[in-house]
Amino acid sequence: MPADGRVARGDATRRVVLRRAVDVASVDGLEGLSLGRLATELELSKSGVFALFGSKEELQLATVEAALEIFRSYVVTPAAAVAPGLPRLRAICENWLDYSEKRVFPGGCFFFNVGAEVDARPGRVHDAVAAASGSFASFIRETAVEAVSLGHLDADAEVLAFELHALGRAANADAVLNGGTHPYALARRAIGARLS
Amino acid sequence: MPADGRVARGDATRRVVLRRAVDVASVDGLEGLSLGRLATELELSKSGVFALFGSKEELQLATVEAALEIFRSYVVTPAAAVAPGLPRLRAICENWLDYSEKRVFPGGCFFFNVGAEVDARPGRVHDAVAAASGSFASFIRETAVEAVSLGHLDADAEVLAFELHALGRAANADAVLNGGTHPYALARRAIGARLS
DNA sequence: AAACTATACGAACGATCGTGCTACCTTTGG
DNA sequence: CCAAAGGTAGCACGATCGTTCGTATAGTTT
Repeated sequence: MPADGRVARGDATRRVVLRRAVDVASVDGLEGLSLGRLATELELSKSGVFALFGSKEELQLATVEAALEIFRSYVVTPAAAVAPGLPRLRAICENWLDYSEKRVFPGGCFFFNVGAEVDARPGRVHDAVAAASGSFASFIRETAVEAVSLGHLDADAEVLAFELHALGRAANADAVLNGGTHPYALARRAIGARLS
Repeated sequence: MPADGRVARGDATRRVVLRRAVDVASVDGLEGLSLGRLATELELSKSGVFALFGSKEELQLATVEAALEIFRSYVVTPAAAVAPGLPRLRAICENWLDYSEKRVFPGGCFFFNVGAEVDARPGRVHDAVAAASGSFASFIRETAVEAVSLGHLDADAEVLAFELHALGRAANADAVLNGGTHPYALARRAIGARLS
């Protein structure tokens, strides 16, 4: 039933397209993603790429999904393997800063860029991005709640989670916009002060 | 020498176009700004709008400039009139949160959205946005330094300024993406804790 | 009054956009 | 073994993009 056949080939192409799509979208946004551009860069036909997803919106949704998978594998999954409470909270922050600084996506955090792009526009893409972003925010918040209830920290967990998320995103924004790594140092100092 | 003439008329049209342009760009980005769309919505001819600015890039630069003027008049100028140090720092934060929450631009903070759009793309527009963003960051930082040197606060001024800026932007991002005003409440709590 | 400049328009350009249709090939399921 | 299905390409469509050109109009300068 596996066998390198049609379905395998199709999925492989889809994966290739999506890997390029997330990179393009992290720099030029989901609107900057164009079928023609993807097809040219990957040496495929535009209609072939189109047929693979059915519409531009479906391609955008699949791109968000693919980015989410990459994001999870770099940030969430490794952190979830760390001891709950404060250690996990530290891991989340450190993994996230690394994920941004190492430019897993060439334009910095995918969800930061795409989130700012679609935030004020309704639609399925907006909802998908909001859901992804919200689920990560929840992960931070729940970990913060755990850290407080385990006695690792004394703080308002919800505010703390908001602060940590804010510091990471600001570091990403400043570093991508202006270059350099100083914003990450600032964020690490601020996060360290909050988590001690 | 003034007299409502050709130049006055041209400037008036430019102002009308730019007022619309900043609103459009705050939602759809500087790339989503199109000559044709502006012309249609304002009942002007596309070539007329084009001639007013000379190129799309010039229109984008003028739009950034116009947004900066509005931003300054809402956030920076009123805060600069407040006593230096901690009072001014509080005024900056409160003015900024108000500016975002009141939707002076329909898509939330203009520079947040546009900054995320152009952050990873080189060019004159990127530089203009980075300069505007950097000048506001400097304003916060210098005010924080003053607050510390006046003995109003005991903190690392640079880190503090980074934190305050981060909290505001995160509130804007979350509120625009998900709706509601809870993010602003969280930011106010966090900022209050930092400035006491 | 003449020469010049800027606003504004309409029409057209080449390019690119997303999408549809047709056809060909290979794989898959009955 | 044959028919159905899915991947892929080619071609064309209407729309929109930024830009150019020519021109009419009206304010400015000399």
